[in-house]
Amino acid sequence: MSKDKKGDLFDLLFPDKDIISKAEIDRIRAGCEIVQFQKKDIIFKQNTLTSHIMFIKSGLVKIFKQGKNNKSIILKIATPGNFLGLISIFGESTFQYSASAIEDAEILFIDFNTFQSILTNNGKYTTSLLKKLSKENLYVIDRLIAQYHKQLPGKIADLILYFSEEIYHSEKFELPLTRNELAEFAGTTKESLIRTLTEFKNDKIIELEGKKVNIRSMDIIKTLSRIG
Amino acid sequence: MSKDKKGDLFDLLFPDKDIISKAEIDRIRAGCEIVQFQKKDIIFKQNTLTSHIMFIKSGLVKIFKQGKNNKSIILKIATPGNFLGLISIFGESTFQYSASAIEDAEILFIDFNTFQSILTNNGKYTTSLLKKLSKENLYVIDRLIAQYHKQLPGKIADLILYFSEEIYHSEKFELPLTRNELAEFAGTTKESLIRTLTEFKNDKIIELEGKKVNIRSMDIIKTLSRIG
DNA sequence: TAAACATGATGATTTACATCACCAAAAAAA
DNA sequence: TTTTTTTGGTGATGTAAATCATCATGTTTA
Repeated sequence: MSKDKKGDLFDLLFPDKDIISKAEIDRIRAGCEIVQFQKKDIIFKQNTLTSHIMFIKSGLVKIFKQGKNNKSIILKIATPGNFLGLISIFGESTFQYSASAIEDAEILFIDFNTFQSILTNNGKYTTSLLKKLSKENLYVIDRLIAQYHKQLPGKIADLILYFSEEIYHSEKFELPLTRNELAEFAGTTKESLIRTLTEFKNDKIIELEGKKVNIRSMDIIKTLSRIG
Repeated sequence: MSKDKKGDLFDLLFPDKDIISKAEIDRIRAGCEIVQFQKKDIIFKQNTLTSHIMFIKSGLVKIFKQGKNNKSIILKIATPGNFLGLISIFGESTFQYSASAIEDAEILFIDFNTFQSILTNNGKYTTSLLKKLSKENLYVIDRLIAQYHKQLPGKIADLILYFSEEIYHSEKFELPLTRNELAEFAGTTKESLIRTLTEFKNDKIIELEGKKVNIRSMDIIKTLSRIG
């Protein structure tokens, strides 16, 4: 890891230099470590004790809740520049969700006590974190509510919009998940997901070839998302 | 409002005196106001600008999201000793949900700038708030996930457990909501809710007379909640 | 390289629950 | 009071999507 890269990483971690001091950043820097994860590796597992503060340097991470009959539901895809598992770390003593790398990923592990001591001493930074966390949670709650009473076309339209707008910022992208995972994310079953995607394809709303998606009519997708 | 009562209220607002100073409490006290709401009064409305920090002194408050076809979903029942709308206040500029009193309620309105300045100056208190908010959000997210793939008996068992354990701390209580509201809370329709409650009654799992509930077999309720 | 397993895809069948229609009782408004 | 509106309740019907079954293709792993 070169020095330059470490600089970049800390710019990502603390984008607003006005609310955190050089000394504080150095304390974090001294007690942290970058860990490499490969595609499909588990980063943390539901019900295990929380320990470090984690921050995504690179790679996509899926956050999911595992149910009994080995069915999971995916809550979100976390992207570089975001913390992992913060809500569990602050809210409980164990992780409430699991996290796994959906592509090779680098995660920064920060010593919890160091981080905590900065929080208690720096109200400005803590307030900014409070705001960031609130925004993230609002988003998760809204997605769950939306899924709850939308039917299939609306759910799948939301799914496509999520990847297009939140992850890849493009109308053309490659899905990073299997059909089964996509179903777990959209709140349906593999079969229903496949059928709906196929309908979208037949109706020329999207081009679809394996995992490659190209949105042909963003209007229709947005309408489907809106009317549910 | 007697002085004694105001003392009680601030004990409720700041239960841990070690993390907040007398001076800070006095600043809050100077810039706050208690507002009375009657049953069914709206306390704040979805999509309106956030302004004050609100804290429940007495009364139950329902937090709900209003959909298009004048259907709502109830996210939670907020109880005395808790803040209202914090996630919206920190996460967005407008309220993401609506709140209304389901019984006569007293709400403490705290000046936002005063509160914010205490947060930025007192990292300990902000950290404690971060933890409280995380716990609350985890609970809301968990309820939504649970509802999502439980079927009716599990949903209604959860509903009964919620009132019994979270609100009234008793196996015998009076429902504070109409059947329609209960359905909005459980994630179903009025008809399905009524049918399921009637089944529970016929199966002697609960006694039910109007809004009066008495849980006869907590075991079965918990089993139904668990198996979904 | 074959065997074992995971993934993608379609068709047929089942079902849980929403929706619709209606009425009685209670509460609110006139 | 009477009228109107809201709430609680039940039966009949429709349907969206889960489930089940099966197979082709792709990917690990032995």
